[in-house]
Amino acid sequence: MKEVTPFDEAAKGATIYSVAERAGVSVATVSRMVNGSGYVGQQSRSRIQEAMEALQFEPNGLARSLNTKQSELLALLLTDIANPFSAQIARGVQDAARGAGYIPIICSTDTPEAERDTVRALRRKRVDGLILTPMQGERSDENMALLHTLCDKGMAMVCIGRRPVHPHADEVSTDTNAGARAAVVHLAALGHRRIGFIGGQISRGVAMGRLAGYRQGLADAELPADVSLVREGELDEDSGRRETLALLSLPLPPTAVFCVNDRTAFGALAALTERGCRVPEDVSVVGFDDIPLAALIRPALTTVRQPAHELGRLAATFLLGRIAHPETPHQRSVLPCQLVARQSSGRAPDD
Amino acid sequence: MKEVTPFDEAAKGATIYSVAERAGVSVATVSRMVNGSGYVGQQSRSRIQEAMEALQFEPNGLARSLNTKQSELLALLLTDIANPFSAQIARGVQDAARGAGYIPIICSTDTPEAERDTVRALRRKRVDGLILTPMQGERSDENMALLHTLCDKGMAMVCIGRRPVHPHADEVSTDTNAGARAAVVHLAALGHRRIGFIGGQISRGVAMGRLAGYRQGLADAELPADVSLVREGELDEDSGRRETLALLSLPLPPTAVFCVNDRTAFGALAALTERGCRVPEDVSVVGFDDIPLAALIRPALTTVRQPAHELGRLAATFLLGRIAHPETPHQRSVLPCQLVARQSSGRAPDD
DNA sequence: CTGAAAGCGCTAACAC
DNA sequence: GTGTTAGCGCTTTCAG
Repeated sequence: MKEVTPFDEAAKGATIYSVAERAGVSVATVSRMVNGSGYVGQQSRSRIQEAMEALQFEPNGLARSLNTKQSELLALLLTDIANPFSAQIARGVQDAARGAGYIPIICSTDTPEAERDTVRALRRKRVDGLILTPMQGERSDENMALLHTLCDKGMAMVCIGRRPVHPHADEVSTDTNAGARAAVVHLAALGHRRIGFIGGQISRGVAMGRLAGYRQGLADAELPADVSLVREGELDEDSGRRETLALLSLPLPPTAVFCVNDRTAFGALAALTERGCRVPEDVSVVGFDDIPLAALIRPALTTVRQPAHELGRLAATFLLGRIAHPETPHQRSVLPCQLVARQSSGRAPDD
Repeated sequence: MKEVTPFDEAAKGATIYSVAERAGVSVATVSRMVNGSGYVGQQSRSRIQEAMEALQFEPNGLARSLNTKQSELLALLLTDIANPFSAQIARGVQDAARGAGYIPIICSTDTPEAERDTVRALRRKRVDGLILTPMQGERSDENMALLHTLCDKGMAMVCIGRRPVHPHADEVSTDTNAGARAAVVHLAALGHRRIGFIGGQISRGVAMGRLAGYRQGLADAELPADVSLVREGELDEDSGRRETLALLSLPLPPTAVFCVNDRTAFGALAALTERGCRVPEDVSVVGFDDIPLAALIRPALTTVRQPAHELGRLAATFLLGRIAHPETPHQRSVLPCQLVARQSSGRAPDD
């Protein structure tokens, strides 16, 4: 009733047994051939080859992983796939992973609960490693502990642009501090003296480094740091628009705004247009990230480029390295950012 | 030398055996408890609970899947994660999948070779189902055959916005035809008589339905179909910019352009600004998709909204249904699109 | 170079 | 309710 009929075999996928039988060799030999481990004689070789093709054999990775304790799966935890910056990172990770025969699972985990569940699920799937991305916003302590424990248990991990959760976890980031500083110096060089900052939640995550850079830039240019010019917000377009409007209604509004990321800068541009301000004649805007659209919007956005693709690629490389050699000492790399001056920044209006 | 020391056990993860031993029951009982299958007495129940927590037991999904022949993995094949529209679909898929305990693997496969390799790898991982997305551009016949074969072998599959590869594969799409038609009718109602179309590769994929809708819209409005107003291109900003410039240099340029997607429309907007054309006073622009940025760019983009999130959600729902009941007859659903009139479309200039 | 046999960690009958 | 016994499909000693 439940025998494996030839039909079923063809339909549901051949096993290593069926291949071995057809080729007239033992499963061990087939296994050796598939994995390229050990020697296989020429005769067996070609007969197995033939059998595999005839049966359209595709080895069962589940069974394989059960033995080898390597799933050849690695996970990338994103807070938001919809963010083009994250998407670039994902591509980088994927490119590096694919080269090594690994396949990345991309998860976007907006809430701490989703993150917790996802991490659990990934652990059950025995993924070989985890890449954690920035902009994680508010992570619950519980999750930090969970990740820490995982690391303790030997799970390979690398953090992109955020403090590592564990001494064993690797780290890759960009020098956003220097990038932000360069942006402010650029604006100052154009004659701006009142430069606003629109950030994400400043106390944590991404915004912090950029705010620090902003302050340093101000100091470099010997400009006073006016706290009323610093606005806290989210990381999206809406927030950029809102905070810009707030800045604009100041008694002495800034002539330039530096935004925590490009999406925020787009919002700023929208707000400025609404209020009838010309960019860059009346107000200059500088973003951060250099997402693809930044170059295409009019006016084209001056921004600080982060090598997102490279960030992802490097993270995956670190991770694969650590998977192969778990005892690798802590790895860390910080990539430079680069100011890309386009149309949205110009000379300060002389008032 | 290689014994499992208590340390290792704690470190590398407990097995169902260690839990059973600690709780003083058989593995079968633990298994029953973990899976909620069969009855487990109150006493055993609490002792197992205790043991699981003490050992931080996380069942090995690999072993589980090997038995059940269900990996609880499903894959989403995207051509480009960087496309916000795809990202939305991904979120929809993820939301639906997560609810059912499935975890989606998102792969962006730009080239046919990458697609082939990815599909192979996914098959080895024994994913339970595949979701194929639109904009697949030129897929090699070889890959079509591969997918077809997979379907034959019983792999669950659903296609989003593209012709299914197999009678067994489900289908979910949006009524882009009607959407495009509505866009053109909208423009005609504003008095436009020369309406351009900027498409992707028209002979295949996405562009086709929209072009057809465009033509129908023209017919509805009793406007002539001028072939010189139809431009073929890619699906990105650059292409939109290029083709718009081409349209603008026509002896009798259009007063409105309908773009195959929002990214193209952004390019069109950029081109128009470069040439000193005001939008919508001189030229109106309508996009397609309604990606988040469309509302925020200035002028805000008039566009046709596709329910991307819902598309993904529904696709995942279909897929999960088919996984649960492989013999389900072919499912198919087409979701409506909706015209969202914003600032980029306005009355035709009276010349 | 090749085969036999013992698992990997879990589930699924089938007894008790 | 609970234990026993086979496997799932592959890898991996260990003998030839």
